[in-house]
Amino acid sequence: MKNVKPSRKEREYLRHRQEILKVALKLFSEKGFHNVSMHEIAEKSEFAVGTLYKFFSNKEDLYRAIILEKAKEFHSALTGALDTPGDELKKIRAWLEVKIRLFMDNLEYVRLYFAETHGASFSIRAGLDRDIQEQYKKTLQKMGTIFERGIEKKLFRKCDPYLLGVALDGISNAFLFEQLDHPDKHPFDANLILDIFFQQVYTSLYEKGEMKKCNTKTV
Amino acid sequence: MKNVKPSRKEREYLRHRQEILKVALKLFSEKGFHNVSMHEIAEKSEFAVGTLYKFFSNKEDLYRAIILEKAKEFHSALTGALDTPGDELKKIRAWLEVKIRLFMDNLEYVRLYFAETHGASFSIRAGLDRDIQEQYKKTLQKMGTIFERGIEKKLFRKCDPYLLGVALDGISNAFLFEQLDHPDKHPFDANLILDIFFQQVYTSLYEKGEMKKCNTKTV
DNA sequence: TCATATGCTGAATTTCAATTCATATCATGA
DNA sequence: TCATGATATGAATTGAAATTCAGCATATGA
Repeated sequence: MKNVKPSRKEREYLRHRQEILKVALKLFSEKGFHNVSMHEIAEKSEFAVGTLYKFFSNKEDLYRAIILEKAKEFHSALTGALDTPGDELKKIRAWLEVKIRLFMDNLEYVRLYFAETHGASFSIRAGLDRDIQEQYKKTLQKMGTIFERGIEKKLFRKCDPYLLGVALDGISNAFLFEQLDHPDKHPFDANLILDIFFQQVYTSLYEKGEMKKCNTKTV
Repeated sequence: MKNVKPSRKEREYLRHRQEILKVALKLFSEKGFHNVSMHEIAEKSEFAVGTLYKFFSNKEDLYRAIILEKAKEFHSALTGALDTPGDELKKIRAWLEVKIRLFMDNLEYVRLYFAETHGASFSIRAGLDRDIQEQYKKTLQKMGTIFERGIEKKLFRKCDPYLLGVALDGISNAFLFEQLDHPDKHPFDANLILDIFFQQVYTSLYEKGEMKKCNTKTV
């Protein structure tokens, strides 16, 4: 499993491959899978159409490579962050900081990713989404266990820990999309999100008994 | 602007149109725009291909009709809910209840909607998203004004009101997607979401001064 | 009943993009 | 320098799907 032969040929091959992936990612994220032709990718990446087929057996394979390679990268960075030493809040904060950086550094990819996971995308047919959804779910579950421990330690109040993960993930997505649509307005960081998520928004009604207690089912 | 002539012909025409839209929505949401052919829509809706072109000038026009008509319906229902009489919490609760019902009753549409707004979809070219994003933004802004008033009245604690809307919207989307992917696990309702959003998740660190104060910029 | 208008049909046409493959180009080492 | 294998090229092929339109069916009303 070592990188035994990074021969010049090999490195060149990989550089070319990366170049194609980069150009294709940009185009796909701008126009969607079906509105980008192999000719366009060829032109923009300065290779001939035939050459693309030396690297990827067909258009879908190319697309699949883009999605899967980055999805793995995202997944391992995010679960890795959850292993940050320290208390549960530290771990959650680390996760969020990594997520924000990943998103900001990969805006093009994020568009594609959400098209795949939330949208009605072509790959429903290709069954690509299975793996991605699986990875995503694993991260959420790991977050769930962290919230769970935090609750045991009375660091967080009692609440279904998996759903807390879902909620925090949802808030951060919303902020990141907001950023994506209006890059200048509403700059934000991990603190702002954690702040809204962890502190009470509401001031007085709870004491008056107008709100129900949080659901405490666990995963 | 009245519905002056709902003649039999007219009604028949509209029924046919609706039938086509319904079938097309189902297909598009299952397979995505480019993986559904006009022939398939014709077959499933029991019309001839040529007939589809009597109702819609081309495939994109048909798609556009689906998205825009329902988007308007959603938008007016959601902003309408914000006019519910009562205090700010009531209004927000009404909005959330309407949103949940709309989502649950229109799962197929929701997939398409998110493909359009968050994903890399074909319509980026068609410029369809402008209108939709505009409507979406207006609803968020209206929520913002409600949070603002709630903050003035000391009902909610101080925090950028627009971002509170973004956050609540994000949480509810996350829960709804969770539901969409795992219909049986984690059933939820407006109470659960409001509960997580409005009450403090975190128990003790804030008092120890480990969290920053919430950003108070306003829109 | 028939003439006319209105709407429906689907085979034929047209368009467009994925994929192939015979040929050209390049790199290596004898 | 030249032979040979490896790699890149892009014109030509192929297939799939959007769109058209000449003719058919049905409803209306004289």
